[in-house]
Amino acid sequence: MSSLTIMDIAKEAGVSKATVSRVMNHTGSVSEKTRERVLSVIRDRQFTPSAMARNLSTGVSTAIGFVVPEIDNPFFGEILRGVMEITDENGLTLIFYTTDDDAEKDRKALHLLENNQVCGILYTPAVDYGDPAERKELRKILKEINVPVVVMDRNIGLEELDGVYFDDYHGMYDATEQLIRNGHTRIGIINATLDRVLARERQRGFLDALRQHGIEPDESLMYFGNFRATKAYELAKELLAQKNRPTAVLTCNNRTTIGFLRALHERGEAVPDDITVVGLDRIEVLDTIGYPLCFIERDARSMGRKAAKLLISRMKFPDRPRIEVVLDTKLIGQELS
Amino acid sequence: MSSLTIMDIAKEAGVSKATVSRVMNHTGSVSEKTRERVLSVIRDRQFTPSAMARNLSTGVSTAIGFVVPEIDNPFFGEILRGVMEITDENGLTLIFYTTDDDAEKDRKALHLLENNQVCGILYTPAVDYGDPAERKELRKILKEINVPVVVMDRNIGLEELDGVYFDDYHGMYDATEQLIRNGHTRIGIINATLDRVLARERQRGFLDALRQHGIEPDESLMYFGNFRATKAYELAKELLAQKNRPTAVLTCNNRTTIGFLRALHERGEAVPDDITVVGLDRIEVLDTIGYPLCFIERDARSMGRKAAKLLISRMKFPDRPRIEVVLDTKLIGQELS
DNA sequence: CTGAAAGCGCTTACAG
DNA sequence: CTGAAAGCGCTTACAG
Repeated sequence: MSSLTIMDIAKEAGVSKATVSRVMNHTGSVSEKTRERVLSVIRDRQFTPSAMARNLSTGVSTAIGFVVPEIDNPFFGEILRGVMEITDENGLTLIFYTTDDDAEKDRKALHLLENNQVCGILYTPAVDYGDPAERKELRKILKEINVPVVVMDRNIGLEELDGVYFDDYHGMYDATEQLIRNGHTRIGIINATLDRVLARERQRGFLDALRQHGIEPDESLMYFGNFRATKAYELAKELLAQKNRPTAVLTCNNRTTIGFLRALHERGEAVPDDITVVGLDRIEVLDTIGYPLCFIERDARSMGRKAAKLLISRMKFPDRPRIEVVLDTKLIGQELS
Repeated sequence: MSSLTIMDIAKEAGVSKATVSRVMNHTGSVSEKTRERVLSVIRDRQFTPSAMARNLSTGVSTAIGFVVPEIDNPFFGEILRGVMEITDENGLTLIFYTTDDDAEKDRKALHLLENNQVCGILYTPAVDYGDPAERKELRKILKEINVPVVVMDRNIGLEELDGVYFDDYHGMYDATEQLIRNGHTRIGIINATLDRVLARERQRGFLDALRQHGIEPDESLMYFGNFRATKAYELAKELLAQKNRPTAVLTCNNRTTIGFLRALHERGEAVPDDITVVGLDRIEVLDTIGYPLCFIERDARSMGRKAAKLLISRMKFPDRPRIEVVLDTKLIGQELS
């Protein structure tokens, strides 16, 4: 809202708006003398041109949208951090939305981004859009917006878009296998319901590892909820109260790990004496205090950085082939299991 | 980048741009008949007007800036969450910056916000701007930007601005007092250096409580670093290695609590048997697993909500008196100390 | 109730 | 090297 405009600068420097614009954008040619005069006026008055006017005029913007389901989850905080590292370097501005895992808000965020003329979007879908009609609708919206989109973390099968994901299948496979090696045969899982891609991938890794090692999956050890702590807590209570309960349990994100641990500790039990758990995602605090938790690590910050880079490259080369990056996960603390 | 413009809609509906604009903004009067025709075209084509053009034309924007030192800290994640709850309701858009506690980036963020013509800023200063010259410079920038600013959490003494802070003085005072009641007399503190307002306030609360209860403050029990875990970890190592070490320790944010706990656990010691600690900020995970940590709770989400509301009210009533909200803190788990 | 026109603050061919 | 003018997509007095 600075009331200075390019016109003010032009007048004061005794030139035309066009010239001022040229020196600001290092475009066209301007004599050294007038360039300096203009620059000094700009400095004196601390003039900063209106990005809005500029965008409107050029038809390109420097804002990119960032849409994630939950921001109070450190996982997405880390992603955002990584993203900012890259966007900062490139003079991009971030417009932020959080969707609370709500399809409605998801669509709304996308529309708002469109209004705001962003030049690209980093996107973690709030839901899976499993219903074909909804999927189609989403595709339509995305197409309407008509700017590069990079999908992060939740691979909901938009094969036309760049994406960066974690290798959830192998993460789960390796974790399960490690548990088996450590002698566990009754292995439980607290997963999200299988209408979610992430959940399906993880379930697949889990089951494959079991079968590979000749263990018949036992449905009574599998619990399906969502990605929230409260639900995981409920499920964990059931699981732990089972009379022939598992000796080891896998969870499916940081929240569900926490929910599980709450249920466990409420029973006066502890890890790893009473049960072994392999969490998904590092929980920094627990690490710090040496809590004996084994977990599958996913480097969210790298994901953010990678996603931002993909978006920028796509903006530069709209026709380059699609890229899908799959980041490895890492099993930490397996000696504990 | 949707290529539809108000002109396209106007043509298709057989009216002028002005009329389309009127029906979109519910302004002026339009006959029911043409209103419906226009609306139906808008719906059919999924038209969303360019926020940029709109802003440029009206001279007001619907974007507000959000500037915080670190986003991967759940404390700020929670604030952001609260903020979004309010901005969402009000159709405001958030432009996001993180400054990594770096004065340079702080200024840069402010400038970028200016370019982007935000209509208000939610701001947690990266540093204290203790140096008078720097302070003056900051004031100048803020004045230049010339939009409402609400300061969050770090009260660096910009008395001209609305702000929302926690009552750090009383939080610390109460915590210290509680420790004394529980029989502690050698109480340590891991604080940030006293050039920071937050640190000074907390130190004041700490010292006042001691003196009030006839305990002479002992400098050898006070450690000063910053708000980061690594530094706190170093200091904690020193503190714990002291031969006549404190029986209870206060930390000054979630990071420093973690740093302290790491040092403690590395020594094979634990809370509360070997030492009592009162943290600042809830650390959700620790709560969950029943870790016996006493802490001063600050409701960051409320802070975010409150700050957003203040900003909006200021935008509506530019001349209302300045408001400074001080949120209470709460001591949790004192029975553990 | 409705349209033509000017204007928001920039950029960018087009002349010169 | 430099300026006048048109245009980006909206809004808003001003006429009618």
